[in-house]
Amino acid sequence: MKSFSPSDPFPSSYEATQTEQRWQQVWEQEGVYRWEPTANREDSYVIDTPPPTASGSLHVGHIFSYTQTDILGRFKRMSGKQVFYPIGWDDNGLPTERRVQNFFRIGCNPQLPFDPSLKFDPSQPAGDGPLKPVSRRNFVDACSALTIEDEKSYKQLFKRQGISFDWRFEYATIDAHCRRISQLSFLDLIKKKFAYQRYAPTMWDVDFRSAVAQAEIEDREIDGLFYSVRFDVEGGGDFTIATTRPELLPACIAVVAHPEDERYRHLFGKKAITPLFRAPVPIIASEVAEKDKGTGIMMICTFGDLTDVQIWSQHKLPLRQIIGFDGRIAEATFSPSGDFTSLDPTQAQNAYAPLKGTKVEECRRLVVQQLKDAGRIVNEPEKTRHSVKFYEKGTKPLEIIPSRQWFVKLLEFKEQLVEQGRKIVWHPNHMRMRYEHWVNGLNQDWCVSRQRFFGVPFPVWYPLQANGAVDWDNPIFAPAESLPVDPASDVPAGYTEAQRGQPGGFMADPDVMDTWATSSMTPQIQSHWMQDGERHRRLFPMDVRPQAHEIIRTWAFYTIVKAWMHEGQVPWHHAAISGFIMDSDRKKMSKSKGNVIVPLALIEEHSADAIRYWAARGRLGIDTIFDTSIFKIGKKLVLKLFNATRFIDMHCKTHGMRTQTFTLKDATSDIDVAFMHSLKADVLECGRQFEGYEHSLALQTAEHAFWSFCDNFLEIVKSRIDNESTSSEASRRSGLATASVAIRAFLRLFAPVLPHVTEELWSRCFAMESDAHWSIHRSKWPQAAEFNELPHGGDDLAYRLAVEILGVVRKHKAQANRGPHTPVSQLSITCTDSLHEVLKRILPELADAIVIHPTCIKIRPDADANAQVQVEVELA
RNA sequence: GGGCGUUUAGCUCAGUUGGUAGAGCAUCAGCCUUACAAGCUGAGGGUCACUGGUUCGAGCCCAGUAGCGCCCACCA
Repeated sequence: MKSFSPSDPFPSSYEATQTEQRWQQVWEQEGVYRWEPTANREDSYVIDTPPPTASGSLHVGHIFSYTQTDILGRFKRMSGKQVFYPIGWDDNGLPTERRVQNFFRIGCNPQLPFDPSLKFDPSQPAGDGPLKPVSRRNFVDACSALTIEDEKSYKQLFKRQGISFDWRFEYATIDAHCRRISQLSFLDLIKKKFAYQRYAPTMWDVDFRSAVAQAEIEDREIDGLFYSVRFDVEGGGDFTIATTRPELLPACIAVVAHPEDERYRHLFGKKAITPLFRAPVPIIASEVAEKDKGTGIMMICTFGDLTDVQIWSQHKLPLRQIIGFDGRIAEATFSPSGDFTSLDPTQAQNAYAPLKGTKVEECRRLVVQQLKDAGRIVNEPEKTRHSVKFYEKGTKPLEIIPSRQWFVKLLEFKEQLVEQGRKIVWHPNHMRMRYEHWVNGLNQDWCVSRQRFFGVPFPVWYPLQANGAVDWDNPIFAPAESLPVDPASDVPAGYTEAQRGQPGGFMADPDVMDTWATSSMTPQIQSHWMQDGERHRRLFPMDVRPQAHEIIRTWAFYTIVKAWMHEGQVPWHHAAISGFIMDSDRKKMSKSKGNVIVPLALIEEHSADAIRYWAARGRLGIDTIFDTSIFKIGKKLVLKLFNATRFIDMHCKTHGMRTQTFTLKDATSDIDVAFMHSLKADVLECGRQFEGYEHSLALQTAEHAFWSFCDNFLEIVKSRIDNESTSSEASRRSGLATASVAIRAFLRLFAPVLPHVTEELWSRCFAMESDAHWSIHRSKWPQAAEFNELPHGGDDLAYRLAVEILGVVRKHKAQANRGPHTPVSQLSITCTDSLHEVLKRILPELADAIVIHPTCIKIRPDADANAQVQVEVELA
């Protein structure tokens, strides 16, 4: 049922849970939130919704920020825009892989062929046992099976919160369409020479056994020990270096000191001899060394940090890679002249033998012991806390390991990317700083390949030469029309499946794309870029990207990169950056901190509208404290709206009218017209604030105006519309009309924030079943034009005076400790001459609210009055 | 170490271009008042973080300090 008829009784109380769920169903059945595909770009408002990661559950922070975007979308819809508001699920990536691995006890082996008979049931966890190896395609199937379950619960929660998505556009980042767009993007980057492949030292997580990008790296403070290790100098002499990573000693390729460091100047150009391994390494002067750090001279190894990479590449030093992809110490052979040079290969080999196969920590312990035994540790190790790079989802420090990876060029385009950021309006504005600082601080191109399985594969194969070697330099790219492809099961043109892995045949690119390579295409995924030019033109660039500030460096950044590289455009005109939710101790709420709150239970307890109210009070970019007392205020507001509307509706019906039949023309009395002028000002202010992405201020404006309407205007007008004996027909009609027109405006002002209660009340008072726009959410946002029937040149003066006088009387009664019903025996007003006429007209309207007989009101104009109005009250 | 933000009543927050400090919640007092007691009316409560400067005048502008939060930073 879309609306109620006047004969339907207005219930005496508001049942939030039931009402909310009923309207949620109606909205879906009636397609209230559908975008009209023929709408022109300028008539649409297009939202680039964040696809939440399908890995567990949503928390109250999601509800907070998604509700804020929903409020914005609802406002735009009521402002006459066709709102394009999609939702998708981000199911690519490591968190899903890990969960699937544990849940089904399977491990991916990309070498295996696809087994179509394997099925995965998300209600059947596999228990314990070793991981069963499966093909990539089977593994991806398992991931999909599990993420679908999360997506169902997310969907239920968003619907229950009243988020106005157009569910027809639901997608998942692993579905065929998203894979196609991601692969198209990659091919376009290749074509435009933005993407390249390179074998080079890369940040590497040894647990996940994958390369990671700069954007996914975070620094963590860890405890460490500084070891002072004595090196010899060729031809005599020695020096001491300080290191926290003695295990890299066999990988040492040089030592460096600052060119102006007097202590080491005499050593430059000579060779140092590493302890234990007796490798002669150059002593290099370089600005990268700081005199006052450690001993001022440090060792360069392949690879401890990016400085090592820099020196290694500048000075064309040999590669001594001792850490393998699995984080264990690899094979190495020391010889007088090979890559692992040693003056004493036998001693070196003996020192190295026990290290082989150990993990980094164990290796460190062993090397330290050997150094001690050799008398090479100079002092007791010194405790230190230092920051170390970690993959944000990892638990071990990152290593730098040379590997073959796909990259997207960033470093040479910093200027252009900053420029793109400046074409976007950021809310709040200072968030652009985050973006610019990130771009300016980039030190690596974007490594987009991951040695993982659940993700979008690169649409690439490599020819195998006659000797079986891979011809990396001549990749075979899949044609655009064939996408999406899985090179591990699909075959490139001109080859047969039998040639896979055979000399003279081909092999698939083994990697998948960084999850951001797909997420960065959310606008193009929805606009059907390169698939449907018409639709793309209607949606791209989008209007707004809502997102959190912590992922400006990833999601926002990469999306801007892609839009620029593909089309030279910004992806959206606005970026609306939400704040965090903090718990009462001002700690950010996050899963890892264990202080999250389950949203569905909150909705059941407080109602969706009450929680939406809380979200609406938070400003963009400002962190918000989780505070249930705010829910209660929201609940109160909902109830007040219900009661006020019921009151007005009741009186209209008593007089045989419907709220919807009134127009402003019916408001004739002075005080009503004056109130309408004040309402008009508030309505316009509220709209301006929404337009300016200030939903919390807009709510505040509406809320303040509404409570004042209830406490003052309705109190003043009450007896007039109530009491047939003391009011004229015209006066009663004016009062009813004003109240009806006002509540009709208020319901719409609150509709974006409180969609359920406003729809319920709208349907009872104002909706027309026959109207295609029967829903309040398709009604027109109150505009200045609605008030055109107000007398021109009028203002809200009479209303302000009435409220002021009423306030004085109320205060007088309260201070006399008398009840509000206490009659007033005399009211004496002294006012300036100019106010005399207007007061004479409005004061009789106030008589009932003041509880006074109209004849006991005395008004005295005083040309010399120093205040506009002076009020004296005498109680009976 | 660098950057961004923030600090206003017990709590959560407004405070436009500089002009006598605001709201809600909480507290206290008074009201069963025909829409609402999940309500209404009123009261008390602030050295606007601190220091200095500009100005006739600063919560607001400038400089500095401190607390809190977030982002970033080549790990010797």
